[in-house]
Amino acid sequence: MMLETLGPTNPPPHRPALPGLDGVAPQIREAILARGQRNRVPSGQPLYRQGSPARRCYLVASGRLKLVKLHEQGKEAVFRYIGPGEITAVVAVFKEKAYPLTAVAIGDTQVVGWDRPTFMALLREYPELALHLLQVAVERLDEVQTRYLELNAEQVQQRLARALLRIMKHSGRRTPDGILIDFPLSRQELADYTGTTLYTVSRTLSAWEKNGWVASGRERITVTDPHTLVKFSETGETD
Amino acid sequence: MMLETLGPTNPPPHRPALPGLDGVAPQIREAILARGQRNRVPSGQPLYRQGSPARRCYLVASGRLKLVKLHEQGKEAVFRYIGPGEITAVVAVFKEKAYPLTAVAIGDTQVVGWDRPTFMALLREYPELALHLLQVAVERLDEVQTRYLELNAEQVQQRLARALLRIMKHSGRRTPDGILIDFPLSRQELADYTGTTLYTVSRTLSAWEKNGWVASGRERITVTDPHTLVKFSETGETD
DNA sequence: ACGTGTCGTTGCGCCGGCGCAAACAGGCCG
DNA sequence: CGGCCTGTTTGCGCCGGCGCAACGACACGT
Repeated sequence: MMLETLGPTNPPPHRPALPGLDGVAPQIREAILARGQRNRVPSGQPLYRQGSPARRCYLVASGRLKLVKLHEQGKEAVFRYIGPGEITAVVAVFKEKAYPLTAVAIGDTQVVGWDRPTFMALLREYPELALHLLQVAVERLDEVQTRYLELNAEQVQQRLARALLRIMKHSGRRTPDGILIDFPLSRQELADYTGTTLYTVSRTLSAWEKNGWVASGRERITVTDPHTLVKFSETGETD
Repeated sequence: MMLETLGPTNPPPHRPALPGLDGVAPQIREAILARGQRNRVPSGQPLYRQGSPARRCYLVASGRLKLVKLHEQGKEAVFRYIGPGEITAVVAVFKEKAYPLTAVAIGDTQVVGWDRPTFMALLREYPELALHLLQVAVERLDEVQTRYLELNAEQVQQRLARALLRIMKHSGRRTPDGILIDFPLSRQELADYTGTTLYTVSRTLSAWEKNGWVASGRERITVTDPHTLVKFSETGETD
């Protein structure tokens, strides 16, 4: 077991041992996975880079990927943290395009990759796959649109609450103290996810810690009072 | 001709008479269109509403739809203006969900609609359709992500420039004075599209009009100096 | 022509949150 | 153990842009 360098990257317990493509019939899934190439990405390394030609798409087998989009003038936006069973870079299947964003490994990560011709063949061979991907794409579109609306209608603190809860639901683990986000997450990264600065995140988390809503340490956050935080994320009001 | 109440809604000249689903083979397209129901939406009326159960998806045959997402506390975000040949509300095909946004007609608009079972059958019958939709979804996802990043990294004026150019490319018409956006577009709508307020839009357009970059009237905008505007939209600098 | 309603413009004051700077905290290595 | 590196905290000043309010401009109906 050499994957343990960064703490537990435990897959949620309900997932299968060889994870992937939830929502596709098992035997088809096996056939599809068999045609891909396994690949290991060390922690912190990019799997693919925004701007470089998109030749392959990937499925996370174990570990976690952070999907970020960079802006010329320095800023960057974090769109998703994806885990086992989730797919990324479907753009690669169409045309000769560039990756629209960058995927970097959070903790040691294993992926399965397909090149364009192979994946195209799979799509034609298994229409179910195309339907599954369409559904995923539509869901993600909805999520980004929701976040766009929030970014332009809500105050920073409200967005930060939503961000914490969203990440918590997707990657949280129950502990005695509350729900722990089980991968290293810095103030800067939360700021990039929320659309603000690390200063504001820091100040806000400090305040919430005084309120007893969260407990936090270096790159480590536990939500101790989810209920109150949910209420705040919906109303934007402390009361 | 009773459609002329709101000015010309001329389809781009290169589109076919019965428009739709660019990118799908013509005979398949005909078969698909034949299975849908035509429907007319008067100017200003909603085709479907955010929050109500999503039972049908639609293709624009003629006219134009504005896709908006509303926020509880009053604000709203405009995501797209779609025209002939473009599809919307693909969510309706999966599960029993609610529409994630509202579509309202800009000018008198004709659409073709399919209910869930019919469209599902079509998807299974014509795998090419699913692939086309997947591609469209991925493209839109990319666009929204791009706009999200801009919203959180760029100043209002820069975003406004990008918005104008984007709408111009998609719905512009050449005139002697420059490129005219050929549907009524108020300051408020531009603000909702850009993520700002009508005040700021008004001030900015006034300034640009002094510079000779645009000419504008009541719900009517012409880009007179696209080149300079493009440069500004990329650098954010006047020089 | 005149009233009315809708949309656009602009002056002004205010504030959320950015961002520099400086100090602090914890993990890691020699 | 002490130094170092990286992440975090907090004080403080500044400013982009919001939003009220008041006015102006244009389109339309009768």
